[in-house]
Order: sequence, then C-alpha cells, then structure tokens
Amino acid sequence: MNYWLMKSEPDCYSIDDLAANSPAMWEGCRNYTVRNYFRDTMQVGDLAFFYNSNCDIPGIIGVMEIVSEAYPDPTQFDPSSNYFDEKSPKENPRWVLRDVSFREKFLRTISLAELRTVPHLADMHVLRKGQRLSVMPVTPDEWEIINQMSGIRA
DNA sequence: GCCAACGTTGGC
DNA sequence: GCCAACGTTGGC
Repeated sequence: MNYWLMKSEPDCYSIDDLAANSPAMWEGCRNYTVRNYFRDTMQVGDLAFFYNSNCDIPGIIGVMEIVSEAYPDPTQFDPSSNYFDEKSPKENPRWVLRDVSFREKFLRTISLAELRTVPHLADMHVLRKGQRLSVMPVTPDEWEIINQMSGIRA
C-alpha cells in the first residue's frame, strides 16, 4: 500500500466538504505526472493526507482513503466546467481520477512551516523548492511522523 | 500582488 | 527533437 499527499484549495474544496459528502471524485487534475499516479501507481486502500494550499495556513489538515480504481474524469468533457479539455478524445480520455473517502480531520493544521522544522521530513516532496504537483507520494516514515504530530494537540 | 519554478505548447 | 514563450502553481 502507498501513502500520498493531495492538495486542494480549501476555498474551492475543503476537507469539510469531503466529510459532508463522501466518497467524492477527486476531479480536475490536469498534469501528466499526477494522471500517471492516478492511473498506474495508486491502489484502492491507499491513504492520503488532505493538504490545504493557497490559503492562510497551508498544510496538512486530515486523512482520506483512495476507494476506487482510476476512471475518466467527467469534467474534461463538460464545456461548462473549469476543467473542460476540448482536446481530450472521448474514445481515449486524457484525464482520470479516483474516488476518495473522508477518514479523519486533524484538530489543527500541521502547517508547512511546522513540517519544515522536522529534520526527518527534510526530503519530503512537498517541502522541495518549486514543487507544484498537486498529488505526490509520501514515504511510510513520513506518514508515521506526521501522524504522530497530528496527535500532539496544540 | 509578486514572482520563482516548472510543465506545456507549438514553431521550426 | 529543440527550445522560447507562455501559463499555472502556490508560498510569501
């Protein structure tokens, strides 16, 4: 099984939205590396951190589970969607997604700034300069450390 | 709002 | 296949 970190802008889609309506489609990823993770690497039962990006306190806010295989993202065919991709062939869809289910919301955000203070997390993808992927792998060690941090209540 | 980083596009 | 231009991400 694998661990992941998946970003969302909470103003657009928050972990409370997921908790209120779960499982849900993790739609709108339009990056080939992410597409390949969804299609090839993820497995049903994998766990993922829910990461808040582009907000007051960027960081990890909870946990969700991957609960479906990859299948075509319907928004790529919807002209009214922000994620519409007119170049995606219907017979060979360019973009796929996974269904995710809410698992846990942390009592506080484990902020990016806090993650940077942990020596054992120095190699985390999300901490690398210039990284912009919205879905990225997390190692089992990193997963364990962050879960322990989430249990240290502020 | 700025801007560094980097993925994507498209002309050649 | 190269690479310049462009667009997007996302922290700050």
